[in-house]
Amino acid sequence: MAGRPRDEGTRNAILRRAADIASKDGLEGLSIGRLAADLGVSKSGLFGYFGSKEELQLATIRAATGVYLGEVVHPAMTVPPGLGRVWELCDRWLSYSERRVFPGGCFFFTVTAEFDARPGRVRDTVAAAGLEWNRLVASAVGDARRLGELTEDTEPDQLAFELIAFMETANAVSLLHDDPVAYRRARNAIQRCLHASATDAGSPVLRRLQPVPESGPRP
Amino acid sequence: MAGRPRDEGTRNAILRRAADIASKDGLEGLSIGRLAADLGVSKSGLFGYFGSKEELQLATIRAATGVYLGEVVHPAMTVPPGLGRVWELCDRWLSYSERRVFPGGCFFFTVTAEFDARPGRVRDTVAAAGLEWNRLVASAVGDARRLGELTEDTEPDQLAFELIAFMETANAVSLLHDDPVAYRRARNAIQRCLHASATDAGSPVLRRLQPVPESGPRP
DNA sequence: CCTTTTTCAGCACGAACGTTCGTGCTTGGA
DNA sequence: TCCAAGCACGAACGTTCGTGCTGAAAAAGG
Repeated sequence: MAGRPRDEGTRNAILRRAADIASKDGLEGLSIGRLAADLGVSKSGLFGYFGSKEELQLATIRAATGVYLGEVVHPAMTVPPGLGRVWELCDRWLSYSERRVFPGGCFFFTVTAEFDARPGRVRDTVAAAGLEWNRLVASAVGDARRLGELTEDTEPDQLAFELIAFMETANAVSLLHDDPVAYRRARNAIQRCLHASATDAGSPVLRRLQPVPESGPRP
Repeated sequence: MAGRPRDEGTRNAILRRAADIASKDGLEGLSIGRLAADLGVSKSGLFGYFGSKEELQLATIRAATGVYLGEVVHPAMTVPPGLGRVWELCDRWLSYSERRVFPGGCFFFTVTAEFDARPGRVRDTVAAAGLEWNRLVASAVGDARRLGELTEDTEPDQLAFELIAFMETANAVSLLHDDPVAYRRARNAIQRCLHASATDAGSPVLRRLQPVPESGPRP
């Protein structure tokens, strides 16, 4: 009683490619046949890894979450709590979007917009991921406030909302208009936003960040 | 040489319904067969109005643009240039999203995220609409600065980016988490943002706006 | 009234979709 | 060495997609 176990490496390769495709065409635009053809395997062979399209979609989300954690969250968590970590989180997110770790920009932006108005397990999973990201940013902001780097009247949820707004819009604008200036806009906005809420204890941290230069030379 | 002309009213009804569906499921999720069944007409009859799916998608975008202009832009243009108009533009946009004029939230948010990484005429049309909206907000900001209601060093494009970021993220968050608080967050952020750039001449305009109340009663 | 012209429903087509099935082939344990 | 578990494959399932074709009903012009 023995057979070959399904290769985990192959499975990961499938999911990494699936996440790439879904970041451009969405999780519905991701089709099993084209994914299989892309990877040079048979449709049914690939299908066997997951058993249903929905399961493939959910597994793809999990795989993308792993990439996201490795690219943004975990590195930012190595810097100590406070304003520095808040900035690191934002800056790494923008870099992750800008470097096109997924060719269609942020994977979660695409699939969130795709599923935010459709019921189902996929939507629930995406919503949970979004909530967790929100909480992470808000808690980093809360840390900074607790450390005295942000003023007492700073509301972490409100500030997190604003920071995330700048990041996601930079992603959207840069994709739609092929305009890298959006990332500079976002970094400027975030720095201004953090500076406006920073105490004297927090300001030195911000001052150590390289200022984002203005737009190109004026005629 | 005459037959019945294609009924414009029917065409508009088709497109209005198409925009509703596309705001939830996207312009690819919008299928001719389901749209026809929804409206109680035959697939080929409906098809005859447009001749191709891409043309239906483009016509749907045009129709949604009309709704958008009527709900947001034209009403806001009736108030005189300046900070008041800037606020009106933002507030009307948030209201348009919040009232679910399209059941899937802002039509353009959905289709922008759907097509921002795919080449084609649909993407180009969506991008053009986005650019125009951006320019409109930026020019309203520019007016306010020229009128002395915003400080001289206010960059219209930068401020427009930030305002639009708050609006779109409110739309996305409220849809994904079914959370109307996002709209209050956006209004707070916009008011703070405008206030930070306002001169003394501009501040009275902002003060006349009803302040957005804080979150519910604290225990 | 008849003719002309256009609309619209019905049907069929090929392609692609997700999914299932049966069949070898590979491989680990007896 | 041989068996049997289990994966990958090709083929085919039924459905839905977008798109043509055809014929009947209907409206406008003479």
